[in-house]
Amino acid sequence: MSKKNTLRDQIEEAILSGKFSPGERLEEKVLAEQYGVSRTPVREALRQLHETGLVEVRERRGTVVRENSPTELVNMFEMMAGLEFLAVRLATRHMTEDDRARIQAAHEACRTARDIGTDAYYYENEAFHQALYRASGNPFLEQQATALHRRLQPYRRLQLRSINRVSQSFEEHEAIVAALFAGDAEGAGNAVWNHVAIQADNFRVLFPNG
Amino acid sequence: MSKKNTLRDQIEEAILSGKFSPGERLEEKVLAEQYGVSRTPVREALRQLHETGLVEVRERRGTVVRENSPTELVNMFEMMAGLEFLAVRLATRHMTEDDRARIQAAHEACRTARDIGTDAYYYENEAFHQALYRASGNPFLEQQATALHRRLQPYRRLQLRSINRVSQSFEEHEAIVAALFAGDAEGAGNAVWNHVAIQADNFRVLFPNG
DNA sequence: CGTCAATCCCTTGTATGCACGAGAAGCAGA
DNA sequence: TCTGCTTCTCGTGCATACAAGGGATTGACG
Repeated sequence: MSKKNTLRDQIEEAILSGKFSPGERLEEKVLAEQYGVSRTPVREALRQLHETGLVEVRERRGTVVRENSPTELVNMFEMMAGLEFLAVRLATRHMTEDDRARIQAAHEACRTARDIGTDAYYYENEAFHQALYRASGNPFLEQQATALHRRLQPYRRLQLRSINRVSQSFEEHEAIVAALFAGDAEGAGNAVWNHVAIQADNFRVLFPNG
Repeated sequence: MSKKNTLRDQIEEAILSGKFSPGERLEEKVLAEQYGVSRTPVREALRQLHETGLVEVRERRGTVVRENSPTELVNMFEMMAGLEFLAVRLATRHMTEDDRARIQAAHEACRTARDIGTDAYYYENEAFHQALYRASGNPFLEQQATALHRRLQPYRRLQLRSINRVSQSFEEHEAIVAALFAGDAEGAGNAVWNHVAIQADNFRVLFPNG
């Protein structure tokens, strides 16, 4: 693989795992020495991280790890809810047999993971949502929704550690699946909206000053 | 302004205006000579255009102007409809007096432009939709919706030349505004959904083999 | 004559050096 | 001491040079 891609993954991992804290300056020279490459691939990696929203690049003023204010996070979760709402509405119409099977399988995997632990559950949870996006039959939507979901992933985990809502989440999944498989577009849409939007509300609770 | 940004704008303009056709290869060296700069800012500009979806960058295999198949376009319009649906639903709840005034003004500008010509109308149309996004009270959604709207702009104009739907479009705007100002989230959402989704359908008509 | 493989060329990826601008630090005047 | 200006430093933007991989071309073999 090219250096810029491995670099991107490494830096991304470092940010998500907290090695670089929000607001911290990322100097090209330092990173280059740290990873044993020149500034060129570092620059490209940072631009790619900018695309995904992890860092902020300011003209001639360097790159910093982006700090998302609680308000921004709420906004992003709100958009996430909108995308999922759209995806399941489309899915009730366009879903194939394969899509149905994938959703069912992912849902069952969540059921199993529920009793193992939160990390296991949230791993399967990602797969479940991915299956929903795919079932929309709209690859563009699928890609955008996946990107946003991934961007929000660390905050979902954060939430999780504060509020144990694994079993509640799973019940919400059940409601979504039931309505979806029954062809109830209205019900499925509302169920998934609530499932995602509640996370935005939780953030308002975690950061009341947001 | 930095060279990479001016370059980005120039290349973008060249693509949107058809100077570079879809599928055409964009060689860094050629562009660099053409615009009198080195390859470095050209590379950066191309990456930025990749973000916005205008070009496709393949590892070690060069950059080409992206060709959106009719199916992809339909998918993008579908997502656009979803975002506008969300924006309007949120707007019925969060809209401020300023938002309301901006929407009203943009709508009136559309009414005037309707009788002038299609180009004038579609210019004001952009402002109208922009006002809707803003009224959602969600800057993140506003930004994403604006980006997608801009990306679809050339195809909207293409459509326009084939099917004269200015007056129809304006009537749809009236339905949206009426429901929105009445606080009817359901009605406003449906109205805006139909307004945008009909464009996807029109594409299916224009390119029946999509 | 068609097919496969080795080679070569050209484009992209990476490294390095120079130029320019932003922000810090130092200085002068009030 | 504080404020405003000047200078200086260091990091980013850009240019150029080198490395490496992909695809075309050409030649050999079936």
